[in-house]
Amino acid sequence: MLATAFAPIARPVPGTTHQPIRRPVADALSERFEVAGVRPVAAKEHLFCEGDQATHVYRVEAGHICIYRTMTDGRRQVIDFAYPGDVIGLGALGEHAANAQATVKTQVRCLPIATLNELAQSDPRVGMKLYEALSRELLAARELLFTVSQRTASERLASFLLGLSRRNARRGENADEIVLPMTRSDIADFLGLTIETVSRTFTKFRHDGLIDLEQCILVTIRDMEALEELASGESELRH
Amino acid sequence: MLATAFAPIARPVPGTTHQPIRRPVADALSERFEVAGVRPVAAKEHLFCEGDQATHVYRVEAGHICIYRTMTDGRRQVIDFAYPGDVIGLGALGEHAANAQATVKTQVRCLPIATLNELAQSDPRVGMKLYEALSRELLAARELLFTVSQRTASERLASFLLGLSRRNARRGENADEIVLPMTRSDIADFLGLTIETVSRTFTKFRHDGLIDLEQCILVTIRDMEALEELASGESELRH
DNA sequence: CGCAATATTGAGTTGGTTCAAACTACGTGG
DNA sequence: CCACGTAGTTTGAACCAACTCAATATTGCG
Repeated sequence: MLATAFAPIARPVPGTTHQPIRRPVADALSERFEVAGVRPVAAKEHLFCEGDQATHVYRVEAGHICIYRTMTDGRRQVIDFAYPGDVIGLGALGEHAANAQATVKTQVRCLPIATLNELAQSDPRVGMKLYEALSRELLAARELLFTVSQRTASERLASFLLGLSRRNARRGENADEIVLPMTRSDIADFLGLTIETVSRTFTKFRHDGLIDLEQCILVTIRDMEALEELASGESELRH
Repeated sequence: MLATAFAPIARPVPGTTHQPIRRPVADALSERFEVAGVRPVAAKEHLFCEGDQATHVYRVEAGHICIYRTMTDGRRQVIDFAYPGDVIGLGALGEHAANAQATVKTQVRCLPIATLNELAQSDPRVGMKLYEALSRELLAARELLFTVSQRTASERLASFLLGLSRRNARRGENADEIVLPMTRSDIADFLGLTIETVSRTFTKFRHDGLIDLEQCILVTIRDMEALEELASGESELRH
């Protein structure tokens, strides 16, 4: 969550979300993206891989991109789920340090990093925009670190759902209805859990009346307050 | 490990460059720090706290600063240990999202963020330098995320020790002798473990001949290769 | 030296994992 | 349109890495 979009500063409530608040902003960068080439990415296709020379930054136009890293033995860490409007590929120092894979059929716009550098040279505000964008990504990365490192499985899943709910709210969509474009495996590798634990925790939330889950892809929040308590670590239900 | 240091300063060797010589930007920032006020920070004193208005960025001159976040119930995540030369406080969007506490008697230089912004406005390279600095912090944050989320206790401690060893190497110090300026509690909260597990893992490393540990503050690496194998996840000793 | 803070070690517990099996959703082709 | 196969999800039971609680040892400072 949190591939960067260029946006005014916003602060996630500590302990409750993985995503900084973003609003589309008309600026030099957005304009460049508007005229940038569109590239279709098939479901499961990789946009870039770890070690690839970083040539472009990308803005998701439709679909979803999963950013992750792996170890040789298969252990995987999902770093981010990028949604339409999110920019990915920023902060690559020469080469990409992660993989970017479309979870579904996706479209992105591609902006050459050379162009980005030219823009930044001619307009000092561009560099600062990039700096702010990365500041937000850094905040999110640390929030996720905190979640994964310190919270229980229930607290992690609650934080995750709340993050998606808040994203919906920001976009004027229904905050109580969350469509999950990623698999249980993606969620597990994002939260540092196994798919079994994610599944069991969903089931527990359902039994405890926190959510409905009629399709495995559709979560309906029934008790937002309880979820927020869980995410903030103040809930008795944490186990 | 990796509070941002500004990129290695590539100083053109006189007579060998074809470019008109312009002062590297890192120097502009370094120079500002040179003339910036020095602030002493007592051991255990906080340089800034979560929620504080972000007024300055700081460069550690002597001592060590521990960057961390907490939850209301006391769970704590150490994000970073800043060493002399490291710059901290970057990426704060208005207010600090973490606490910065000196582990020992420390000195920092303070650069007002207003000054930073002025510099960035007058020189587009400054914004890009900040962007690169945060790129490095982001990379480190994600590396730590991966470590904490996916690795075993032994692998985490091995990664931690290797990080410190490499820092030593970078500074021309002995890569095999690591002085730990932080407590077991700081290490535990950095790696997402308990102090008991950290302590036991140190003991195991000693028994397995990976390190010496004559004082609890001084680690001597005896088998760098084995540590590297552990950190990369390829070791049989991982438990 | 004596005390307080920090670190180590031990024993028992547990949250989450692992391994295994059953169930569900969905796309494809007959 | 439905049978079938595959991929993904849920559930169950046994296990274990790291945690908790408790006691002891070490370190360092006034």
